Amino acid sequence: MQGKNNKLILLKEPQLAEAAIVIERAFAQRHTLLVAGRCYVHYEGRASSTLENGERLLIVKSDGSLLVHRPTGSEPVNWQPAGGVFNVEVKVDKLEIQGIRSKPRESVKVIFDEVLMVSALGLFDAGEFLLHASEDDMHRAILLKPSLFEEGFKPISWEKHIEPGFVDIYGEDKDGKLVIVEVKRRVASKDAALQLSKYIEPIKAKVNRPVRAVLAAPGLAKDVQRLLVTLGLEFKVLDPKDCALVLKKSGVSKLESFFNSEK
Amino acid sequence: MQGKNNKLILLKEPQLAEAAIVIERAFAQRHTLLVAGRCYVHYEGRASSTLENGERLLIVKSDGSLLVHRPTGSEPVNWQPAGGVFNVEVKVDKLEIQGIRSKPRESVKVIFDEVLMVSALGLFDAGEFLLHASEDDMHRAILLKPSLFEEGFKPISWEKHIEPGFVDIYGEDKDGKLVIVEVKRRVASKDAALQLSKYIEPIKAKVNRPVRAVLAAPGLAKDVQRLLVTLGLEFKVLDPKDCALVLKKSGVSKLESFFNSEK
DNA sequence: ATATGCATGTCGCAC
DNA sequence: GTGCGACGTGCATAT
Repeated sequence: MQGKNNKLILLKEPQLAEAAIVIERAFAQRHTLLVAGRCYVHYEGRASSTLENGERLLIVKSDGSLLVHRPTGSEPVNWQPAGGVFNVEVKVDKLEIQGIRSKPRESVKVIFDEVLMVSALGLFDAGEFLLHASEDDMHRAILLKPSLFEEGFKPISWEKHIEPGFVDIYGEDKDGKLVIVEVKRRVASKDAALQLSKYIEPIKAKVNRPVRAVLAAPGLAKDVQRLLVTLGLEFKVLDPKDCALVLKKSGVSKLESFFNSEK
Repeated sequence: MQGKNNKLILLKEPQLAEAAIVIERAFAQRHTLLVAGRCYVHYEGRASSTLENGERLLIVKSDGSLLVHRPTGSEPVNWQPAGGVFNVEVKVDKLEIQGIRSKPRESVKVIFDEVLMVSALGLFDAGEFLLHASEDDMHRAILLKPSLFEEGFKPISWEKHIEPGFVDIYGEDKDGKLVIVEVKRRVASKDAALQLSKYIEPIKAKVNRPVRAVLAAPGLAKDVQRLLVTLGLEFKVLDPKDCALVLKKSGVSKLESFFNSEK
């Protein structure tokens, strides 16, 4: 109706018929639809399921995806990926919303007997989403491009079990010295330094040759620099963003195959 | 304040400060919170991410789970599993909602500069959710993977017509004994046992060799166990969920059976 | 409490 | 389209 109302419709405890009109229009305009109320749900498709009566939130998005959320749990209890087509129908004392999807053919029916709230939202979202490297990613990046860590570095193994735990990365430097690397995604704390230092003696005892222990992180927390000197550790700057870049360029993300081919 | 208002609060295009009050109260009362508006999002934890400004829907549930949904995609762009604690703060022209979780330590910050809608819902949901395969699916699953029913079982035919009706599954066990199987999708009732027993004599008369009659169902109703003994029947646990899984793994479309059985 | 495997997984990307 | 692997996987189950 009105140009601005278009963007945001809100009904509080509407009659079912009232709700149906707004819902219908939300589907037609491909708006994001929210319906909260008491309902039961039937799903038939890849499996089949029933959900007894209870109060939930139904979300239907503009791309035809559908979610039914219970008041607990981060996962929807019923859902449908994008591409569904929707239908709303008012029966006696019931408001039935059905989403149907092909390939695979499946259907979710949400049947309300009481609607607490209906909202139709014309959301606009062009913002870019950026996921930065995780610590795991940083491991991968070093294995993929060891120079990221140090020129001439040769990784030997990854998450190697050495008492008292696991070493992030284990390798050899250009002079043939053994190197153990502790990777941190954030500014490294004292804990990181202490953790790394615990591996030095056990490894030295085993290999009987020079061992370098290096903390690789985007930076050091307060006073850690001093602790490193005390403990005989080194520090290398390693930026998660650089790691992300390396991974992105290489397109490689499976580490397993890398190491399978190594051994 | 008022007993009934408690269950459902709705704000349309509120001021940030107004919104904050309702949000704060929703957290305190462990209500389901919906906030729609223009925001950007920062995540720090197992990885880290940023999401530029855009219009989204924020959901915070009573168990401390958090979801940020864009207008497309069935998956949330940012989220937090149950167990988070939340904080809301109004800064200059910004409404900042932060969810923090330990183990692993992570944080999601959602910063709104415009709020379209806020809703706090006291949802009550005790309905049971049941995931299941149809009885037809269970037949298919056994035919596909007979060991689901019994090790060494060899199905011969399906829905075989034998007076006085149809046997669900008809086959041979590892000792060469004839087996007739009655499949039930739910806990088997006395009726199921009686129905199955009716086939034993006609079949024995025909084949002149040992015949086993087995009820396959997720469980037995009260007193059916005793009836089985009386009638000379066996029982095998058959979980619809397992059946659904077998079908899914095999790549066999369950929809076929569903839609065929519809007509 | 951690380890293992499944999921109506969903999603992106190579073929 | 189809197949394959990753995921901030989440989640249940067994140990």
